[in-house]
Amino acid sequence: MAKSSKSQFAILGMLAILKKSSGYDLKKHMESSTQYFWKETFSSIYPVLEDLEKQKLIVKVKKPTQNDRKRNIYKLTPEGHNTLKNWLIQPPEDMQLRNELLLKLFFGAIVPIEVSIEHLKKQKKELKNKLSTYQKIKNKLSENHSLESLYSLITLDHGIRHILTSIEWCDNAIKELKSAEQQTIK
Amino acid sequence: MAKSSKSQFAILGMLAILKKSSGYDLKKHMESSTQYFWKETFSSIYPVLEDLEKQKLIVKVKKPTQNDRKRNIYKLTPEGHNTLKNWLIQPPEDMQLRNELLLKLFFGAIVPIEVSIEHLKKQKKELKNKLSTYQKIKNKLSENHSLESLYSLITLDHGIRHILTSIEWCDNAIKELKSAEQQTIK
DNA sequence: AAGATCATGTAAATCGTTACATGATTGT
DNA sequence: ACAATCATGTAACGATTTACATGATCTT
Repeated sequence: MAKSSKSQFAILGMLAILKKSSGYDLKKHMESSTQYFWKETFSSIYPVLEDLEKQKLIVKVKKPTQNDRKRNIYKLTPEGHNTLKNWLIQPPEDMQLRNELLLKLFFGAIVPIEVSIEHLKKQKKELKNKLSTYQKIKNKLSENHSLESLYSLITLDHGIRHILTSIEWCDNAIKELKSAEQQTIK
Repeated sequence: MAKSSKSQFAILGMLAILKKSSGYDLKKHMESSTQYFWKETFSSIYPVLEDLEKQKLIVKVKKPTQNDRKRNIYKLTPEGHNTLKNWLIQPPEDMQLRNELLLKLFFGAIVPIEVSIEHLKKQKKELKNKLSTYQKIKNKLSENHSLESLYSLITLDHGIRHILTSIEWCDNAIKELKSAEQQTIK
């Protein structure tokens, strides 16, 4: 029934950073921070929280104020902290990735060149939008000088650098394809 | 029973490029071409091939020579070609990615800074190995001047650019963390 | 009063990976 | 003969996404 492995640690980690949180807030927080490299859905969060509680890695916090919404707020137990730390020191695994754009480009010779060019243009537009979002987040984060925000900045910087690289790659790929197109017409 | 969606098209596409192939060769081919952004296992390939055959998108090829190994060789049917083309012209979806290294770095403040630095150093080493492999493949591919190899080069170029960017990011992140380490010691 | 969003969950479908299983063929 | 690798598959498991379901609370 319960979910396991990676999702567990993501949720445990977020909970460690937020000190205490509900499943709902956990998700909202991930959306504005780890979304780019890690996301969870409610359908995984709630069962995982239940499971973590059963494992005594987290506990429900008694609400100090009574006029709070009916929601479950959790925090890590000392065992939860240890479990998280043990996971953090293990070398991360490279996770398999699938990139549909690249797959379609790889098969590009089967369809007209314009199809691939269009895919690339669309991708570039989306990347530019993402870039400006990330830049804004970076500006806000840069004001903060805690160690925690340094780690946020490092992961964000990964995103920005890769987006910039992707945009350059798109431009170059479009250029190459257009020149190939010219040659086949002649 | 059968596998579906993305895997189907990946296999259909590879089959289109190879003209005809066995499941085994399909896999070997992907290992030396699409591995970086798309891989399939035998456990998905064989059921998908069976399923594609049932859908009449591919057919078994009668072997011309008798001294061939006992293996099933498939090729696309006209319907298979159409199905593939229809998929290729649809805008690719951005697929969700999970990056465990980034997740662990994001939670970096929970463990000593050296832990994160070690993760980054290990990552950098792996990236350098990958880079030299990709460079070699690129050199070989560059000799060929077909349209098909242009598409291969474009996807490979994506890989190379992103690896270079990742290495730079690793270096920078390590630098930032070391400087933060100095400051916390003082 | 209505609509947005807060808040938590279940069930089913999908999907992919790992382990298991088997046997033929080729090269040394 | 033996090892490598060719070649095809099944079964079980693990994990995630989508759809479904419900109701409270806040805002206008």
